[in-house]
Amino acid sequence: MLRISKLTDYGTVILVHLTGQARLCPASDVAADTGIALPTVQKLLKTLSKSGLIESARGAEGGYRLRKAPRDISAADILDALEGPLAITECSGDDSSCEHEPNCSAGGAWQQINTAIRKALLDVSLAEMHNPSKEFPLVYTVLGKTGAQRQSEVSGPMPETSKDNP
Amino acid sequence: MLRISKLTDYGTVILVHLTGQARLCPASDVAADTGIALPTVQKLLKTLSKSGLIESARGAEGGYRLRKAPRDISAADILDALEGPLAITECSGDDSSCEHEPNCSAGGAWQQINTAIRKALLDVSLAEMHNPSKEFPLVYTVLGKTGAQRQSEVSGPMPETSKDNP
DNA sequence: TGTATATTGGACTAAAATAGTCCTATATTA
DNA sequence: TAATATAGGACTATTTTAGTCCAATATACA
Repeated sequence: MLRISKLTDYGTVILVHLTGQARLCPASDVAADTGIALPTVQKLLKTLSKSGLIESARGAEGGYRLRKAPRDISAADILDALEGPLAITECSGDDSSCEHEPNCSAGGAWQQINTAIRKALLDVSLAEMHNPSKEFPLVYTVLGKTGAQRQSEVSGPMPETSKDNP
Repeated sequence: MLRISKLTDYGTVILVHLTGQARLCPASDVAADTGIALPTVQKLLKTLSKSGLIESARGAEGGYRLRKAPRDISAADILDALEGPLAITECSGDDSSCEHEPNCSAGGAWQQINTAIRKALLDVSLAEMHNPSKEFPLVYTVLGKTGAQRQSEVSGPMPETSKDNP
């Protein structure tokens, strides 16, 4: 199924949220603000930190923040971080290890598609995801909502948070 | 994980194989020729038949064949048939049922990506998959192989066939 | 220095999805 | 009528994904 994972979706929500923050954000705050369960938030933040998209600080006053400007982070970066290199089939990764590649009859076609997908992902930045109404009139009405309400309604049912979330 | 399923991959192999056949092909022949297990072949052929990409004939002398010319069948058609409508997130399907869509902050961006992916898929036809060397010089060397050998090496390890397949 | 806070690392479990298997009913031809 | 092949569908096994939890480590502050 050609679909990004739910965790990737959550990760995107988290990154979009961090876009609006200047200071270090503890996982507990991110969870409360996004409505995603704290353990899930922690898990994703760890992965994102490891991948270099965000930076972290341990201890009191610690937390996470974006390492680069939102417009310098593409959807491709996000997917690479959370799902690994894009490869819609075994045959279409950049570093394809498909042992049948030299003789593949369909692999070249999937490779072309893979390349197009990657380009599409590179063309969309976190900044655009954060401010979609600039680029995508179909969600223009989102401007009438408050920030917190927007995030809590982003991507289908959210996992239970560790805090009350009305 | 942004990846087509293994069954879709097999399904593609099967369609590519049917491209080279003029007559009705029984599932048993398709299985023998592609090296895919008969039950799996039967399962996929049923689905493909149901979706309208191929037509079937029951009974003695029965089998399956393409319903349209290979160049009129796109990768998008194949995916639609085997995986359902393309929707990389809940928010990006053509008939999105995401209840949060009116307030989605990232959905517009995913929608753009979804559209680009769909276009890439529409741009590649079964005919091109069948004759990749025309379009993709990187697999030019495939011409030195026999047809049967090519197919058996297409997409990673094949499931065991119900027949001997050296 | 001790404590509170927050990340890091990693293991484990539950749920969901995917792939594979098998059986019966139905249709068609010889 | 028998042989052949699809159609329908259920079930099982395996893999993947999402969720849960615990202990170790790092940092700031009193």
